[in-house]
Amino acid sequence: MRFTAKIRPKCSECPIRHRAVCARCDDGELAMLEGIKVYRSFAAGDPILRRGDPLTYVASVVHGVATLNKTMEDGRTQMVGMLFPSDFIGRPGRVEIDFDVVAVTDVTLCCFQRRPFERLIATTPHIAQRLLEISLDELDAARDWMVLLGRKTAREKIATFVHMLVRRQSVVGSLGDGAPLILPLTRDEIASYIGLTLETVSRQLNAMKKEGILRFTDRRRFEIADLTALHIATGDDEEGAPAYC
Amino acid sequence: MRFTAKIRPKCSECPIRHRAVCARCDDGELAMLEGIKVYRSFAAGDPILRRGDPLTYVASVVHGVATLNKTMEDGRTQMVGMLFPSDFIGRPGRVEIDFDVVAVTDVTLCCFQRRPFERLIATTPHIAQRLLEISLDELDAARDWMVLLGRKTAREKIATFVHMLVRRQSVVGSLGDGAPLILPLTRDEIASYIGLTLETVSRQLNAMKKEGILRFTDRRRFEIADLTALHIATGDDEEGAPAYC
DNA sequence: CGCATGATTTGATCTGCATCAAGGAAATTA
DNA sequence: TAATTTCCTTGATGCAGATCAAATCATGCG
Repeated sequence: MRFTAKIRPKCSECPIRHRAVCARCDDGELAMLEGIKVYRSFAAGDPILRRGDPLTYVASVVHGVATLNKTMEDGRTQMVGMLFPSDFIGRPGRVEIDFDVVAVTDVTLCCFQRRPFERLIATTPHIAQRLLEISLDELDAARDWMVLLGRKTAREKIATFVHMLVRRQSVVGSLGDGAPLILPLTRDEIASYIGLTLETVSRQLNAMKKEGILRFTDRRRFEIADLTALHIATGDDEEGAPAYC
Repeated sequence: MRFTAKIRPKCSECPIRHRAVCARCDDGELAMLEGIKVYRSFAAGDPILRRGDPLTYVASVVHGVATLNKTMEDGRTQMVGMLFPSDFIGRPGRVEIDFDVVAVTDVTLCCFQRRPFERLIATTPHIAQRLLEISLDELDAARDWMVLLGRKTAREKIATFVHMLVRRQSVVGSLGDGAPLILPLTRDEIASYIGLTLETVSRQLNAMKKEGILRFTDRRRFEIADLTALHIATGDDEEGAPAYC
């Protein structure tokens, strides 16, 4: 169930104003973006874009979480990205995308028609610069994820995934031991993201519960009981804010 | 053994002129780039940049092949990219890189000091646009590689890797059955790129030789005896120019 | 409420690839 | 040309995680 809102919330009050593609815009540039933007909402489970769809618009995630999924001929799937608020969907200069974008929670997007948006980035350097920055950050994150997929053990994969959630969900908010977190994905979806099966995900998650690293209040809600142990379990070296944050 | 050439070959005669970061530049913009560029050469095996190095310059690959490598605390490594002529190294706006860049063949780079280059992209939209395009292409390629690492079998991984080589090495040139190709990486390096061990790489490569899909003239030189079979072995669907090309 | 449906857990077994081990072939150096 | 080193092949064995199979739990619905 998707709808296009008639209203256009003010950019100046937007929760992602300082992190999204518009982050660097001055008032004039923001006004131009504001002129072509449209909000769209998607319910949890809805497809946002399907592979091969004409890419008529690009967008920023305002609320909620979406995933990018690739599917092989025979049905095997690999999630290739998770989008949180301020992340960008679509790419100027391309007419279609080659993966599916799915809303895993209720999602609100701030959409721009691709053509007008392309014209805008050709003329307003601040948007193009920010978009380049965002793309390069995503590229770094993708490369970190390649290490996870290619070299990490099941346990390290789970720990890294949870650690990533901690960082992304507490961009603002009290991090540290004891923060309440939400698992936006099912076991199956997690498995798809980290290159495992749902059974292995379940087993590893429960193992970390028994070890006292995680504490579940619910199947979807949990807290980090021991952040240090979690970090050690990721197999990554010393702090140093990995790119997938 | 690395040296910085005193000479600056003319951009207008550059083999990557129409594909590199300068592809969209007009004569004036090209002149500005030409003013700050310096060629550097590296011998096969040389490190080009080390993790944590200050990123004093960015560059385009002119000749040769380089790899991007990530290393975990305990020594496990994952190659996260292969750079061919016209590919770009480094990112404006970041002071250091978090992986190693290594020349796997003799390599020539066209280097730009990072600061002047950043100033250039802030003012010449054609460079920024092309850089965005290149980055987004790399992001697509990284995502395709995530599918390979997370979901493909050893055989599919090898086939996909070889298929990628075919495409990248015959950007210009007679593709199709029977084109002579070079394996720029050792078995160990291939293993690092596709998330396997060198033994498995060796076995799969020999299996494809026995099946008549590949024909080796040498350990490093081979031809595709059956391109269709190779493509089927990748596990990818119908043609459709994957992003890692 | 009782049932249906989908998500999760848990157990048993299997297997693809890693790991361990040992030669052989090429390239490099002396 | 021998000696060294690096790269590659091939075989034997082991194991992490996949696959197969059943409960159990949760949630929505009539």
